[in-house]
Amino acid sequence: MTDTLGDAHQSLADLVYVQLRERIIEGEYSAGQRLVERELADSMGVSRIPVREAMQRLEREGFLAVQARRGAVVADFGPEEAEHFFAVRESLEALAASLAARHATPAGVRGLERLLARTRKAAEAGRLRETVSLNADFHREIVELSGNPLLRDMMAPLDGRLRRLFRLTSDVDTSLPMCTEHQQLLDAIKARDPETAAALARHHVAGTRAFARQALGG
Amino acid sequence: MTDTLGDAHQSLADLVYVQLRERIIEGEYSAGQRLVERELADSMGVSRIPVREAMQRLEREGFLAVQARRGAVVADFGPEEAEHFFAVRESLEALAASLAARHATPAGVRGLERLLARTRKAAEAGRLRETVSLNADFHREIVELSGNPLLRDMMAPLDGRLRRLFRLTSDVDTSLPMCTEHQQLLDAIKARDPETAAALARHHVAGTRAFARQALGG
DNA sequence: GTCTGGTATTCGGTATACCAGATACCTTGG
DNA sequence: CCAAGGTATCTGGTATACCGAATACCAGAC
Repeated sequence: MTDTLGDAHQSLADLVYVQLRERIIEGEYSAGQRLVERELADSMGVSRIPVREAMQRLEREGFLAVQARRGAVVADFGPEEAEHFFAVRESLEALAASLAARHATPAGVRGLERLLARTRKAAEAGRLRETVSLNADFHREIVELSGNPLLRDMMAPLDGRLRRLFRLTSDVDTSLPMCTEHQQLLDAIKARDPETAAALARHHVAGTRAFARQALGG
Repeated sequence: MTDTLGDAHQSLADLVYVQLRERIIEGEYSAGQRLVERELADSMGVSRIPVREAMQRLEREGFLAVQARRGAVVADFGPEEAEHFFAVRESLEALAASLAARHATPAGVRGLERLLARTRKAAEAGRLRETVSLNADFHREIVELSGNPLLRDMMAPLDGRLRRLFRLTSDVDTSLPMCTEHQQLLDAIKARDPETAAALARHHVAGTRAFARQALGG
C-alpha cells in the first residue's frame, strides 16, 4: 500500500500531501482540474482518509478550491493571484527581516553568511536548481532568525506558491543580482538595523514581483 | 447524533471545529490540557473523523499543539505568544489598511461609516459584548475592502486568537478611544492615503498590544 | 530497593462500508 | 421537438473497525 509512495516513516496523509502539492506546483495538474478523492486514493493505493486530509491542507494553503459538495479543483494562480501573493509576502518578509535584525544571534548570522556563499558559488557555476533552492533556504533562515514561530508557520505555506509561480521562469540572470540584494539584507541584519533590513526586504520582494509580473505577461 | 449539536446544515466537522474553538477561546479548556479524539467524539455523539478534521484545523490555526503520536494539547497563549501574534497582526493590519485606502469603493467606505456609528452607539450605551464584536467587524471589513483574498484568508484565523486573548479583559474604557482611532483610520482610507492608513493601523494595533501586555502582566 | 524486561492499554493512523446531497441523463407527456 | 420529472450515479460526509506505535505499569531478578 505504500508501494507508490515508498516506505512510510511519516503518515500517509503527509506523503499524499507532498505528492499532490508537488503535482500542482509542477503543473502536472492544471488549474481548474477536478480532483476526486476516490480516484486519487485508488491511484495511490491508499484509502480516502489520508487523501482527504491532504486535500484539506492543500485547500487551506490555497492550492485547491473546494466547491460546496462538488469536490475540489486546482486553484487558479494567474497574474491576479500573484499580485495578492506578493503583497502579503512583501509585508511578511519585511517583518521577518526587521525582527531578524533585532534578534539574530551571531551564530545565526554566520549561518546566513554560509548560505549566501554557497548560493553565490552555485549561481556562478550555473547550477540553477541548487541556486533557486538555496535562495529559498536563505529566506526561510531569516524567518527562522526572526524568532517568531507564528510568522514562520504563516510563511511556510507561501513557499509552495512561490515555487508554483516560478516552476518555469528560472532565469540564471536573476541569480547574481539576487545574491547582491541578499548580501545587502544580510549586512543590515548584521548591523542590527531593522528599518533598513525591512526596506531592503520589501525592495527585494518587489523586484521578484516585477519579474513575475513580466514573466506572466501581466 | 446531531443531538448535541443541533440540526446540521454545515458539516459535522465544521460544527465540532466551532465548538472546540469556542471552548478553547472561552478558557473552558486550559492550556496544556490533552484532547483525546475518542473522548471528544463520544461526548459529542459523533465519530472520530469530524473530530479529527476539526482538530487538524485547530492545530494549523495555532489553538492546538500536536505531539508526535501522543495526540493534541491546547496550545499556550501567554505573553510570549501574544508578542508574536501582535507583531504579525501589526504588519498585516497595516497592509490591509494600505490596500483598503487604495481600493475601497465608496459603498465600502459607507459600510465602514455605518459600522463605526453603530460601534460608537453601542460603546456609549455600555453594551460591551456588542462593542467588541462590532470592533472586530470593522477590522474584518477593512480586510475585505483590501480586495486581497489571500490576506483575508491569512488574517481570519487570527481573530480567534485575539478573542482568546481578550476573553476576560474587556474593558469599557478602551472602547471610546478605540472608536476615535478607527475614525482616523477611516478618514485616511476615505482620503485614499495608504501611507497614513498603514501608519494608523500599526499604531492602533500597537495600542492593543500594549494594553494586552499590561493586562497579561507581562 | 532498584533496575530491567515484558505486557497491557491507550490512542492516533488507516481501511472499509454506508449514507445523503447533487448532478446529469433519460424518459415521458405535452 | 421541448420541457418537466424521475432515476441512476457520482462523490463527499460520516460511522465503524482494525492495526501498530508509544507509553505506562507491573513483575521478577539482581
